[in-house]
Amino acid sequence: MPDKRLALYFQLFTEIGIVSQLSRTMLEARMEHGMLLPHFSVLNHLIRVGDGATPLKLSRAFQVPKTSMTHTLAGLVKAGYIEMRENENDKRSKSIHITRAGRAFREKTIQSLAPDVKQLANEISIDDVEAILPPLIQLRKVLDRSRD
Amino acid sequence: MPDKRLALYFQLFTEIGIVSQLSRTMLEARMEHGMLLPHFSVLNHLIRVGDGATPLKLSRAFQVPKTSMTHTLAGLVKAGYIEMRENENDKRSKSIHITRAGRAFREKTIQSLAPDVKQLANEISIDDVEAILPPLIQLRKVLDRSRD
DNA sequence: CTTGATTAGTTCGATATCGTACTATATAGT
DNA sequence: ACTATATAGTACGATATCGAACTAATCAAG
Repeated sequence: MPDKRLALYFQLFTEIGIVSQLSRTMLEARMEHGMLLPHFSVLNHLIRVGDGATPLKLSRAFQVPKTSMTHTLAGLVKAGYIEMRENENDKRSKSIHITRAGRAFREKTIQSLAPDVKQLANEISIDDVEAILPPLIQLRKVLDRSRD
Repeated sequence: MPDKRLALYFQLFTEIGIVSQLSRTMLEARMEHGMLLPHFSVLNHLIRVGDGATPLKLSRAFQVPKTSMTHTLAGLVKAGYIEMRENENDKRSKSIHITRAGRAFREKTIQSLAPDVKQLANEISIDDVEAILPPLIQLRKVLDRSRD
């Protein structure tokens, strides 16, 4: 592969890294002290994909070590936004459930971000978003698959 | 803004976050112990944009607090990949210069990633990359500008 | 010039992240 | 059933990250 092409792939990852960092900072600025991106991501996942996931499944979904997920979940339990239940069929396993307060917190956070996104939408159209998403999702899937 | 549109923007940032994480892990797996993404990013920046940047400029370029950059630079100095020089005109300021060893390390890292990228290129074409990059760069610029 | 504000960088303390090692439970092979 | 292996989760220690406070140097207003 010519160096020039290689450099383009590198640039792609560089830009993605910076956007990731900037959007993370923007989100965290809108949340109460102590809540970080991983906390929000988990709550969001529980709503979108469904309640009752195990800690291990969550750690895989976000591509973080399970020890990190343990830590994140502990913070969410402490904040009262999730509860952990024992699995009767498999005593090793636990299931995570979002609480009423957790739903409210997620909703409030999303609403508080709406003005930022609205502002953003002036410059990055929904068409752009729809154009970027499919290849981005494929990229994520490819990277995910080759992680082994 | 309808919830559905809002959700698309959220999904965009979610996917970007996951790709960022996966690509970071992939890079760090290829580097010697102790070297992380920020170290590589700084070396890469020094080569692409030019030698002699100040720590503050670097921290802005990567959107990290300057205290984090202090830490990253200390690691690079310790590894012998950069050197810090005093600025005679402004004694508060320092300039960062990549060393021969730093160049070699960056080159070696890039080459070690070439097979991964080549594999990736089977599924994400260079055309896809070229299509995604412009809106992504614009997104980065917009977020960067609104960060204040 | 002098003083107050600003800027570049570091130090320090708190928390996040993550690898290693551990416990407890479940599964597979015999 | 018994033992080896695998799996889910946690505890712990090491390092990364980052905010607040600090030092030193520069700049700006008079």
